[in-house]
Order: sequence, then C-alpha cells, then structure tokens
Amino acid sequence: MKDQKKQNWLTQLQDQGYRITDPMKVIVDILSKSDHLLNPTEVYFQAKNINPKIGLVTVYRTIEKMEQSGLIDRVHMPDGCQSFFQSSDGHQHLLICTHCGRAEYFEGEDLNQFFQKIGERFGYHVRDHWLQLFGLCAKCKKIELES
Amino acid sequence: MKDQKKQNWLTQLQDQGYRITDPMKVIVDILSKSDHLLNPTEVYFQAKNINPKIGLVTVYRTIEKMEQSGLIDRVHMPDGCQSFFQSSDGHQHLLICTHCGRAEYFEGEDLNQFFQKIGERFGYHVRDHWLQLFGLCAKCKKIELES
DNA sequence: TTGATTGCAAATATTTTGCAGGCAT
DNA sequence: ATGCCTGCAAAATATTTGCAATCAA
Repeated sequence: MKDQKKQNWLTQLQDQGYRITDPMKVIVDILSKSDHLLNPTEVYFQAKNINPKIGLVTVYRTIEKMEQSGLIDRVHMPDGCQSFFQSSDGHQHLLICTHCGRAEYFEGEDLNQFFQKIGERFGYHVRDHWLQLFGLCAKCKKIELES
Repeated sequence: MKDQKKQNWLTQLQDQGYRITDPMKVIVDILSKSDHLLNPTEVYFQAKNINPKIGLVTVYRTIEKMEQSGLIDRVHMPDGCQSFFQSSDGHQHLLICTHCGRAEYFEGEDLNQFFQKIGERFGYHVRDHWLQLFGLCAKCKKIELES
C-alpha cells in the first residue's frame, strides 16, 4: 500500500541524520502519495489542512532535504519549474499532463549509447540527459473537448 | 556570415510590428551571434558595453518579444532556467555544456511515433517533448582535467 | 504626429536567511 | 542535555508594472 513508500522515505531521511518531526511527516505523506506534480505552495496548503501550524518556510526546507536525499526531483515544464515529484527508481522518463500536472514514469529505452555518440560528434562528454513528454491525460482530454 | 541572421531577426521583428530601436538592435546582435546560453543579466552587461544607456528592464522586454516571435527559446537546466538561446529551425534538440553554457543543436531522430505510443499506453495525448543532453564541451573537459 | 518604447523607481513574486524558542534524539 | 528544526520576520533575488519622456514610423 501507499504508506509503505511513506515509511521508506521517513526511514531514509532518518538514516541520513534528519530528525523526524511532525511537519516532516506531514510533508513526506503528501509528496509520497501524490500522483501530480506539486509546488511548494501547493504542498503548503495541503500541509496546513492537516496541521495548521506548519509554515511555508518549513515546506521549502523539507523539500530541499527530500530533494538532496534523492526522494523527489524538481520537474521542469515550459510554464514553470517549481514543481516536485517522487523520483524514479531506475532510468525512467516522465510523461506529464500540462493541464492538471498528473505525471507518469515510462521506461527509458537505453538511448545512452546514441547520446554518447552525438556528444562525441561535437567533442562533448555527455553526462546526463532529460527526456520528457508533455500532453493531456485522459481526464483533461475530456475536459478540453467539453469546453 | 553572422550578420545575416541578425538582419533576418530584425526584419522579422519589424514585420511583427515592433519598432527597431537601438536597444533592440544591440540585443538582437548579442543573441543572434551567441553560441552560449545567455541569461537576461548577461545580455544586459554585454549590451551595456555597447550602449551604456540600456537598462535591464529593456533587456527583459526585448527578450520577451524575441521569444514570442520564435527567435529564441528559454532553455531549462538542472541549475536554472533563466537562459535563452537562438531557436532551432526544424526539429532539433540541444546539447549543452553545463560548465560554460556552450550549446549545439543536433538532429532529432523522428522519435515522435515512439512518443505517441507511450502516451497512448497511459491514455495521454502527447503534444510536445523535451530532449536535452548535458555534458562538458571540449574546452571545459580540458579545464576539468587540469584542475 | 502618434503611439510604441525606453529607463527609472517601485511593486510583485519567489526563495533564502537570522534568530529565539521548541523538540527529537 | 545537545543541537537540529520550527516559525516568524526580514532580506535577497528575479521579474513585472506604472509613468513621464523619447523616438521610430
């Protein structure tokens, strides 16, 4: 079940030496269960619903820790780069709904060799790549048709 | 020669109804000739060298016009998304040096069909994609070795 | 001539930092 | 008990807007 992931995350964070406070638990809960991209303000409002004491600054600081621990990644989109999403296990790439922010990972073919060759052609040493697909998810396709 | 592109850009901007002022000419000159990503502040300092009167706000406003006219694109990187680069003609993708910001376009295989299929699998209608390679260019590889 | 464009100052928006008190360990 | 973490306020950063003067068309 989904709480499994939350527990994993908390354990990992604790192993890294971070303290497990209530704001931490709330924010981990939100981000580990979300199937949509979330920006700090969105996390903040969801968190406030659960514990009204939580401040936006704590959200920023907790997100930073989770990012550095490799639990979440910042996701870049044409219209903004403040959103975060659970990071993938292996080498996967993102398919994102530009309307609602829903996201899915898909298996990345192993394009690495191809990328390496392109780099060589220009004298570059390729170290990383980004591949993302943008579109409309099933729900948002419908909404678009109706409007 | 390189001034050809500059002239093209100015003509296009004029055709769109924009007025060709001196700040416009200076900024178009800088961006049309650069083989590195440039952020607004970098453009601003280069522009000031040529015409000290130019203000940062004008750089922002001119960049916006050029972006809307399809002459330049905002480029997203792991460490920031404020840089701009001349946009590509056809369907090409970027190879970027993360050290100095040098960038090259390479031919995009036609991966569209592949992407479309992935979208279908998840019920998405794929409309766009990003593919970028990050690495070190020839010059920066050397610098890294020496240090 | 006319209204788009400029540069300045000020406003916004987003993210980061300083600090005193609180809480996990 | 120790010192990391929190929330507040304030600072820093990046970008946008209001406005009077200027300049391209």
